[in-house]
Amino acid sequence: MKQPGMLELPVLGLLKDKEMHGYELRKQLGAMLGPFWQVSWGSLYPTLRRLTKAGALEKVETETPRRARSRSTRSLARSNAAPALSGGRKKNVYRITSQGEEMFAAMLEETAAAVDAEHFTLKLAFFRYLQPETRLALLERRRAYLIVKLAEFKNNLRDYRERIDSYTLSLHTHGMASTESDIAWIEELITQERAPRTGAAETTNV
Amino acid sequence: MKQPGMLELPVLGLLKDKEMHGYELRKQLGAMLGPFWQVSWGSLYPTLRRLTKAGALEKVETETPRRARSRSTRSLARSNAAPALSGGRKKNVYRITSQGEEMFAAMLEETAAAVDAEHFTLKLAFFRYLQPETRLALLERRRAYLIVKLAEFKNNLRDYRERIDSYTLSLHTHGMASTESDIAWIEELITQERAPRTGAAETTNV
DNA sequence: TTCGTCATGTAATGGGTTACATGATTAC
DNA sequence: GTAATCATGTAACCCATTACATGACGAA
Repeated sequence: MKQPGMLELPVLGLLKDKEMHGYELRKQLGAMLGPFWQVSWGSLYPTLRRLTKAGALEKVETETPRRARSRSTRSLARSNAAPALSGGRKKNVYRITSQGEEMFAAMLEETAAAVDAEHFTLKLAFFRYLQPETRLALLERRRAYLIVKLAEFKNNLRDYRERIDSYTLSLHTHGMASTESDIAWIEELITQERAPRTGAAETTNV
Repeated sequence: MKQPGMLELPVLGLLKDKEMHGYELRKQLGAMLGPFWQVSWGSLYPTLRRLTKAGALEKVETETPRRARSRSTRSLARSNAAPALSGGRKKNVYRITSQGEEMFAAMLEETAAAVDAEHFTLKLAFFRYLQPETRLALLERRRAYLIVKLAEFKNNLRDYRERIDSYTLSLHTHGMASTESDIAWIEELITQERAPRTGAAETTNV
């Protein structure tokens, strides 16, 4: 996660499912987006604050879940609870608001830009919230983008093949292969999106 | 190019070959790094200025290359040339200094971090300036990193496979396949790096 | 008692992105 | 004559990164 404005979508998307505090959110983010996206605290917490200020999130009043076990003796002096003492630990749990839901939907649908790998990945992770046509539109935009890039790779290679060393050549060749593999993957997703007539029956015809 | 501090290396590396002005540099950058790295003016020019101020680059006195053709009549009033009038067009040509060469070498060799895709790509594009052992070290670091990431992918999938939808699953599966393909590629590079005994003779033995 | 995980933040820094602004030259 | 390319820059915004700082809890 190096690009700006990339956190809002997955934060809202995850909180849509279930209210969470920052720490847990980060874990879920990691699980959902894979090991290449590590979110730093310095970007997560400010994002939560920003979204809260914007009215997309609200803090949940943590209802003192079964008071810390009286095990340790030294916790007695704390009876005059200041705010934020709440449950055993101080946890800031966030819940998405209806305004946040709208924002999420808007960000997710906005087919405009978002053809680059990172935006696309992020949206794909929340495809279940989109309608099939929108999914197809997104997939096809991404495919078109990749096809353009592939062509640019080829032109590049055509124009410069003589002047580049073997390492750079390898870089380009592998880049092209990866792009082709990505395109094939997208096409598979497109096929799957079109194929499974939502009807339950899938017998015969083989 | 979204990460900070990513431009210095390729700028120095390209200027090592041949002095250039900003516009041309960008073209070369595009040709070398492929269609996924577009460099914006707003980052290139400030980088050139920064590197110049740091003593890594110097502006070349463009030696008024054959004075603009006298074709157009209205260019006569310009005889009292202020600085930067120089050649036909105003072009700021940059040349790398010995200090810049050192900086480049240091940045390139620094095997420390730079395991992520972007740093690695950048370094690979200038592998010809490194010694075989350093190249191998870099390649092996990158491979180790990818292997760790692959394992994390697998753990992730093991722990969450039940809870994720088909799109996210596809995302992960494709991510793993890509990572495996990257590893295979790196291993190929490692093999090539070890194999070709620099000796000229390659006869017999088949 | 100490280490690892849980948990939340703040501050500075840095530089990339976007948009804006300008003007010469070349090709159609 | 007008569009595209060449060529260089500036300024504001934005936010991710890094490093710093704190503290409770559970287990070894």
